[in-house]
Amino acid sequence: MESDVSANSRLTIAAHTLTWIGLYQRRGHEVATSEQIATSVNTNPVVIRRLLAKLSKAGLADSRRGAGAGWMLARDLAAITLLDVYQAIEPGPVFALHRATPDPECVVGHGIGPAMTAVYDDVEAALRRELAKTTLEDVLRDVLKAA
Amino acid sequence: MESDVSANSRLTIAAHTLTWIGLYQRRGHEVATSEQIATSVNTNPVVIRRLLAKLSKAGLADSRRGAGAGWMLARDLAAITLLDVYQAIEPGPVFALHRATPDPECVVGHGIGPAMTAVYDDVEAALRRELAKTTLEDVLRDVLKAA
DNA sequence: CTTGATGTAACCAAAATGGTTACATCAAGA
DNA sequence: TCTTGATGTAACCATTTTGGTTACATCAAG
Repeated sequence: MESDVSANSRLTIAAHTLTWIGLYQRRGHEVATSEQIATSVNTNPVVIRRLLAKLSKAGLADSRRGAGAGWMLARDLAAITLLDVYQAIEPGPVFALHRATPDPECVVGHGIGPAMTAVYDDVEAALRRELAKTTLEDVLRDVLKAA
Repeated sequence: MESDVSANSRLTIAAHTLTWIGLYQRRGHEVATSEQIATSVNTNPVVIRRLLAKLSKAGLADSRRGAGAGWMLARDLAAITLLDVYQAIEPGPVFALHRATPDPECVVGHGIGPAMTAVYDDVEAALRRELAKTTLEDVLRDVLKAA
């Protein structure tokens, strides 16, 4: 509820979450709780746990239950790229084709789908290539630099 | 209502629309109506007119009113890239920052915004670079090839 | 057992996306 | 001048996505 923008903030929150855990662990703590993270992110703990559930399935984070429970990184910050995070949490592509099938009798209606799919594949590839360039270690460095 | 995907179809519909007009004009017609285009796209004419209104403001299409009204391209298909179309119709960036301001007392909460903004700027740039590679002439060629 | 956290379902509010109806406006041509 | 067929746009609605919230079963250390 900030600007006139659409877009989702999941990648931002997920990067924030993992970076927070990484820094917390470097400061000597074993695990971080969803409550602590939620405070930093300024949202509800359940939102964090939902995200971490996906990050966990993707092999980026691990949880510990029982007493002294919480979350830890499954890999070092330097070994996690934003592409890893993106793939763990984003369900679909950026652009979609028609929601209703276009007229197959029309030349354009018939051929536009495959044509745009080819373009979108290239766009997604470029997007992934770009996200792969940045690790969470890079993000943390930027974060600390800004402090 | 097709798959489990999010994403919007505006770029697809806009490209479809302009390509359709271009082909129609090459076949000797002066203008195309939103009704004809809507039939090919399989949607409501108003959806097409709304899109064309934006494309018109961006200098990609022009309309004629009164009797014999309709739409025409403002530039040749070869002079319109998908980036032009994208910029004409997409309001915001692909990724968003936090919807609520993160904790400014926290190092991560404080520095994550600028850090992610830098990344997102690069991602958007890559996306634009990729979209700029394809003209509507290219799209039409692919469309006709598939026929 | 007690305790404090995870894991997840369920529900809700707000926003985005498209579809639909309605109608004022325009300009060519009869 | 009037008829006509299309644009331009507001208004409303249904569906989906996105996040926030409550609730509660489950787990494991001490």
